[in-house]
Amino acid sequence: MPMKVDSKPPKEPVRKPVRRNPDASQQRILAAATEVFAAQGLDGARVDDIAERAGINKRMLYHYFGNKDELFAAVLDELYETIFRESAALDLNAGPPPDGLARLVDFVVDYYLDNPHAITLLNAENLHKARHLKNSERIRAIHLPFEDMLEKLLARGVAFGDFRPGVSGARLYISIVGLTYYYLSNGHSLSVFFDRNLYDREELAAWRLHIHDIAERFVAA
Amino acid sequence: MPMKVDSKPPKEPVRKPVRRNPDASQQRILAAATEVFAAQGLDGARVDDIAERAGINKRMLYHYFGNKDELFAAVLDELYETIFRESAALDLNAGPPPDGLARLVDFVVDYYLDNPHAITLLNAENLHKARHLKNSERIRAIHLPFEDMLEKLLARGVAFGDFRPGVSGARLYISIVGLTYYYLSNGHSLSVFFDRNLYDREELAAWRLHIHDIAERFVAA
DNA sequence: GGCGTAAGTAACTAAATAGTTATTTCAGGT
DNA sequence: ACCTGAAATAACTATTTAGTTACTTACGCC
Repeated sequence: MPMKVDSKPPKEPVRKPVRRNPDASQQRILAAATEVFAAQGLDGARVDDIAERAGINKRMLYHYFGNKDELFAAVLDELYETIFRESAALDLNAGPPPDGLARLVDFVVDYYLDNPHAITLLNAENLHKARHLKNSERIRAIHLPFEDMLEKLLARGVAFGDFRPGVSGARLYISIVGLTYYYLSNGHSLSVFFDRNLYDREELAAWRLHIHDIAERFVAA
Repeated sequence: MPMKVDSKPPKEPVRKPVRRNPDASQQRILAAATEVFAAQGLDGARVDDIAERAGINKRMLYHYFGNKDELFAAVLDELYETIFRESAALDLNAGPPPDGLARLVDFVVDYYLDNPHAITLLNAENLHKARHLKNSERIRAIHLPFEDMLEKLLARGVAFGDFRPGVSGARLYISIVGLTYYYLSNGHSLSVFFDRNLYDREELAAWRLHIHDIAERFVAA
């Protein structure tokens, strides 16, 4: 599709002509849907709420996305896309392997701190047994290079004498994400049990160090 | 109104005498609610669905539990109660400290494997920022002895020369639960990413060993 | 044995909510 | 210019759903 060139006169719209902008409308719907689905879950979210936050007429939402469920699927699609794009952009194999491992941990922690939506959206998706994650071909295609990079990091670590052999990249990755995810996802309950606010700056910083610690000890030669 | 016009059947008073059992009714409601809330989330669950599964009239549900939200709170209350009762029943400090740690890991893994409801219920609760976890006084009272037991285990391990000093019991516990919980909670997505069924018998067994491994390496002297 | 209360039932309602219909308005291609 | 399809709006509907009303029936207690 050719890029749209906005050659409108900068002044003039005296009366309010309804500005059309399909791309922007879709983006706004998607952004609003992300917020609302993350805050309320798939079933808790209200379509009218999404439409209102997006500042569009509800009809457009159905026009562009079909229905509520497909809109949710679109939100997840964008989420997966973003996660994998950012993951792939990591270069874990530049420099010493222990530094690569540290970068991986920091990336995961930073990602979930910067994208609090992600956790509740993924929870909603898994409550429904990941049924919107249908496009597995594409997912695999994006995920594979990342797995390869991980395995290469571990192999390089072994070659350098930094890491022990026999560590599974998948297991290491799931562990790092799990430690990050559970802490952030269930922090509200945990804060009550342990009688302190686990979302505090200091507590979060300490938990990040803890994950580094666990990861290093796990792979250490 | 089309009232029943003297339709009292004098011929058939043979009606099943409706057996009353308030305790059993409440238990059945709670059990059904646990199932449905776990499967659909708080917002996805339907009160009529719960009533039907419990085999009771919907009115009784409101009679005993007030409303949907309070019913959910009751379900969670029972869940927390069970978790903490079973946790407290562990005797981590009988025998060598490494054995106690192993028992802790197995307990956590077994608990979430045996109670798949727990994960989705806790997710639903945390989506709502743990707002039903109001009775924190009682929770703390039950939780504290468990924390003490954990710290004692670590202290004994240090005294025996098995564990290194400076390990936080809370951090260790959250890590063990996190590794278990995330794997089971997000296994549907992860299975697609890594292109294998993480809920397989062998995969589950391997993950249990992995958690043992991580925990041991984390506390090792 | 009868009586008051709690257990239980059936049918209803008011509000919410996903999805539509009918119609108007803009904007780009020819 | 103008015509057509897409973008946008307002008002509507058919269901669903949490919660109620009004009533009947069993059971424990004196």
